[in-house]
Amino acid sequence: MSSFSNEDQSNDNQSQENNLRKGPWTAEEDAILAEYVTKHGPGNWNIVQQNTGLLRCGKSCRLRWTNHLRPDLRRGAFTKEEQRKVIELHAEMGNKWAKMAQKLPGRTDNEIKNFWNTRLKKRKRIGLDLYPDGIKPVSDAHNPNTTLATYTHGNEVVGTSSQHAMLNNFSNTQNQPLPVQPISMVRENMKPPQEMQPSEVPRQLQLPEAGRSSYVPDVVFNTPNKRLRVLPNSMFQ
DNA sequence: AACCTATGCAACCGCTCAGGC
DNA sequence: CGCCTGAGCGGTTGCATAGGT
Repeated sequence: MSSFSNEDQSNDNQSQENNLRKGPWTAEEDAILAEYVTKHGPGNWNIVQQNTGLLRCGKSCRLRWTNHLRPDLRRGAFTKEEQRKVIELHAEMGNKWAKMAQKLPGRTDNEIKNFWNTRLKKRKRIGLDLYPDGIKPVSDAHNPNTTLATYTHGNEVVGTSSQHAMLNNFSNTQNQPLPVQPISMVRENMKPPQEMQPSEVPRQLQLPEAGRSSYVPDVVFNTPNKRLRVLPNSMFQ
């Protein structure tokens, strides 16, 4: 386990030309950003740096908020239902991750993209098809008898015939639901159920109550690679 | 115990789009 | 209409970790 300090990271990642940091976010940076967005709302990302002193570009702030700090994020492994939905949506619209994310509340485009690419690789490796029975790519649905070189949506190629051929045997038995603890239960128990693997424990164990006026991240921890650790409440008070 | 490889995920990069001027 | 800027999107990379040898 490398034991880099945040200061080391800071030095390493600071760009000589613009003095902006790159690389993993620290808990302190998260706290600053979360506090700022809570007060001012998302948007105007390029002025976040000026107003908070964060050494991060607007783009980086937006991404961090969108993918990790947003209070409505739902963390943990994709449920069977979500997996199914992703596959259906992909068949329908191709690699439109952001659009897919709109239809999967609490999931980010990045998460969906990572999920899909991981799944794609996995299924490719073991020789399974892209879509399960009953789900067809849009163009295939229009041409049920054709063997397509590519699967398209509009003018875009959303998959290749090899992907389709390899991954079309997706079956329910291979798509068992992952033992994901609902967020509400996790919040109550504050520890994962026995059937949950450590890597499946939602990183953000405590989410703000619905309707809570301000976002107060209580505990954020346990990324598999330990990039993000703890966001103490005190930072928000 | 040490090394190697595979995996998953966070973050960056480059491009496109939309809105304002 | 063209330019500029901010925001968003999709592809890709890099790193930490787990598992295998």
